[in-house]
Amino acid sequence: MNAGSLSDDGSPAPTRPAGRPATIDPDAVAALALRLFAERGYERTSMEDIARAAGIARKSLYRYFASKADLVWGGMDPVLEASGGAPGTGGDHDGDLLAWLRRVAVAGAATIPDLSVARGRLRIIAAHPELASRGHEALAPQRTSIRDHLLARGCPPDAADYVSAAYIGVTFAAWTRWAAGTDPDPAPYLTAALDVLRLPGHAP
Amino acid sequence: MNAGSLSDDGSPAPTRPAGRPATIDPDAVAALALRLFAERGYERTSMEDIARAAGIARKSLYRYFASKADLVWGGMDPVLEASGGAPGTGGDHDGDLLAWLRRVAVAGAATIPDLSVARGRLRIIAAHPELASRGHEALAPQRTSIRDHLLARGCPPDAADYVSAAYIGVTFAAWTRWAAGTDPDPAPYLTAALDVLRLPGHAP
DNA sequence: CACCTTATGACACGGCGTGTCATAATAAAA
DNA sequence: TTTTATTATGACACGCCGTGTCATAAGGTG
Repeated sequence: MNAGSLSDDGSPAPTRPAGRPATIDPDAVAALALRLFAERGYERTSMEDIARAAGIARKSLYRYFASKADLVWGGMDPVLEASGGAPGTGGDHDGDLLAWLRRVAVAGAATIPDLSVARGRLRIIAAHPELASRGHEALAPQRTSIRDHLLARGCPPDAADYVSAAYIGVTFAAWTRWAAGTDPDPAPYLTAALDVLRLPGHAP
Repeated sequence: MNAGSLSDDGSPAPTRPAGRPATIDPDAVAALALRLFAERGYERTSMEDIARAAGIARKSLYRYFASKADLVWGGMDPVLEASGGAPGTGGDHDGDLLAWLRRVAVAGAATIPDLSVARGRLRIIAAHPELASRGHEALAPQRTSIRDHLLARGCPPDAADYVSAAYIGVTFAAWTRWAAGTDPDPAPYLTAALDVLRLPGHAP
């Protein structure tokens, strides 16, 4: 066990916190949970089932995953942060909002370490409305990030709200559509989905 | 009690089903629940609290409302059905998809019996991410209805998927924005939100 | 009247998410 | 090495949601 849990953080002095190191690998537990979900179904797999299969207690499971949905959505967090319009992501837009949004979406997709795992997650999400709902909740920070960026560029508040809402809905649909098929690259799906937006560029 | 529960169905022979008539008015219970949610907060109000305040048993509450969220979302169903592109709603679109979607959205808004109640619902929804998530779940039938309509008009499948996703996201944002303010008419919000979409009309 | 349909509610169950508490394991300090 | 502090771990219990079963009450219909 404990097979290479963490990539050896080569940082100079990581300030070792002095304490019992963890013996549970969250990534392995999440992968196990995804497998059980795919096999037995999401709501027919209880948290205790997962804990028993992982050899840990149910309470320890909640120490690493705040909820059952987090077992599925948790792994998408890095992507969401990356595609949230982090400073320097694709630079700034020179009047072409649509091109900027395309760059943001594709840059977020490029940060996914393992696309096949992401595809498995998204397939489970698409198969269960409850999880898809939670998706829009998980995508909320990304939405506010984009909206804030638009507001900072002088976009009217209502337009910023509507554009960011459309961005979330459209990109989520693109991801779902990509996950349902077998194409390796999600970028074409994202660009095609964003082409639905006009983004009038609030001409000066 | 039992104050005019059902509008007297003036149908000729409604086939009275012979049985004990209901003594619970679902609309009154939902209104009571909304008041409690607004006063004490959504998750700080349990189903048993609502049942006790309504003078009924918790199980009877579940007989009329499938879930706690249905107490808030249930009243929106007629609107969703009306704005789901019912045949004859605004007629067909003559190449101008955006105009058709505007008509569908505004027609749905026109079916709301009491806008102030809807505003109350939407404000509670907007204040609780859990409820907003469920919203996208409740809007799913409307989305498939619009997508089917687009498909029947020869729209490519992926475009129909993306347009319907954008429609849901944008109109929900418009409704939320309207509910946050005090303007009586939601139509301008809906049209402004839909102006974000280009809807290329899939030129022949 | 008897009969039947339906509403109602009491009870129990599985599951999620949370809290508290005691215990074990390990690193750092004395 | 001994002590101490920090952390992981798990056992127990709780409130709440949603569901099922079952018995009872209340009103129409024959």
